[in-house]
Amino acid sequence: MPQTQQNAPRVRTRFPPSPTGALHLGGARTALFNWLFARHHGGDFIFRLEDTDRERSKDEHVDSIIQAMEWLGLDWDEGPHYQSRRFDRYRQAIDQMVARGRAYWCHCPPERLQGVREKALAQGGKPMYDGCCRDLGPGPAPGAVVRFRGPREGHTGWKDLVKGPISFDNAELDDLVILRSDGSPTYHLAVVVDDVDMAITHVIRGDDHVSNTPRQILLYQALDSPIPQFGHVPMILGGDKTKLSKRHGATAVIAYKDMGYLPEAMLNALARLGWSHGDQEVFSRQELIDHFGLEAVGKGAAVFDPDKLLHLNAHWIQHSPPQRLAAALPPFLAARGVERFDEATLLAAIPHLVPRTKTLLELAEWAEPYLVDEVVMEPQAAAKFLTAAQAPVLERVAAMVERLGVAESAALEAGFKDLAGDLGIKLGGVAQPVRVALTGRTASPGIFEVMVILGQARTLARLGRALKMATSAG
RNA sequence: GUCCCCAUCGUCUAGCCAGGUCCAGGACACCGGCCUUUCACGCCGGCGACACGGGUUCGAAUCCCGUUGGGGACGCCA
Repeated sequence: MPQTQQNAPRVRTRFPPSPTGALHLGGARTALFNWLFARHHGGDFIFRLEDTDRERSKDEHVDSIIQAMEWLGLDWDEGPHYQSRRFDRYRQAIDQMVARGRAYWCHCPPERLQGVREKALAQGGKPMYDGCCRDLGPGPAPGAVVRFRGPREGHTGWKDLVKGPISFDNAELDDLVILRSDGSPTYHLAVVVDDVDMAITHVIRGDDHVSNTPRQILLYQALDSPIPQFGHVPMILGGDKTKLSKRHGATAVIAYKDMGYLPEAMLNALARLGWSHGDQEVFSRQELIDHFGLEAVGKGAAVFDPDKLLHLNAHWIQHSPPQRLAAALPPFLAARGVERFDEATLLAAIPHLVPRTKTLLELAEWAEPYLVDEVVMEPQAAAKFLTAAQAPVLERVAAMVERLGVAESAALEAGFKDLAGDLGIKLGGVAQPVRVALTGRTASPGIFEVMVILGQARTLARLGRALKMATSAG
């Protein structure tokens, strides 16, 4: 459903994380929105790594971010581009601005800057650079930086795609550093040059960037470059309404993969955080692409709700083909010590397990009894249901299975009811000991379903073993 | 402190732009019930919000102003 107008430039968005940590929920949502916007409009999604901070940028973070993007299925059309490889280009842009008087060298030592800020703050103003070197006109020197020469009057504004019109008084903006004393460009300069060179048409980012936007717009103008459209999406907050951080539990998206979440659930949850489409709650990847638009993004910050993610995960697990689930399960099974198992058995069991499962972790837990040779008896369950008093039940059920097999569920159920009647107990009185015998637990899918998946031989073997435990239990 | 942004159930939100059909709808969570061989799924029901104060108007969740509250930014981090 591309809606690109003939004369409008092709939509190009980008996701530019700085590799100083893992991809967290907020970053993932920003990536998602950019990706959705590009896909919806049939445009391009560019992936870029903002690693101009050589101290904090790490290769391992690059790898983990890419891993998270791939897990979510956010594929990019170009990149990853690395800012660290484009320093010459930035330097060229800076030199050009200096040559044209749009930027100037500044020799102010850090201590002086510090003092200027403190003084401004003390006087009730904003801590800004006072423009000391602005008209002094010193040239380059070791330890000097280059600052952008911003206008002191007028105002700079734009029509934000999610927030509406926003405007800043230029007097509120100080002359920001664009070249560090070590010769590297700063963030503001690098993003603008990159977005210009990469022909980005829409900058969709967290609203912690709104106050950066006027300065960047000024930079575009100084570079005589077209200004992209901006859309600032509200931030994601933790349960205590403060900026999401490690304190709020798992914030790295990739951690959710290991906790047994499906990427479609994560995508669904992230999209609904801030964006909506009427009352619809569940969206497939394609539906997200079809319906996504910045005009439907809310303006207020949102709190991430783990319960809702869990609910969505349960939904997507229930709506996944068994094969897909089986393919994702081995790591979770292995974590439980189940390395080798019969795949057909797993596939047969999954449909019965899925309604009581919210994560792949739980699915592996439910699946275990079907896949191991000898079930692990939960002590509490055995103590309650595998007693001498229940031995006759197990004995007679075994005889029944011997005679009828496991395929005749209706006949077995009738047999169970007769047995319960004979013994003067409820149906549960028969079913529970059998359940524990077959699965080692007090909770499982329907007991006749379990038997079918186990097959007659294994059902009988487990009944036999349980009978031994029961008779010797006293 | 200064500037910018925001404000509907505990949480995510619909409604707001084009005021009445909203004593505000959906979802998650929670509570109760039904179903039932266990645990779930499912179904039914319940609890629960327009931050406050002014104004405009016949009429405001919706428009305007103010207050309060919250968030963000103010780096040679991004």
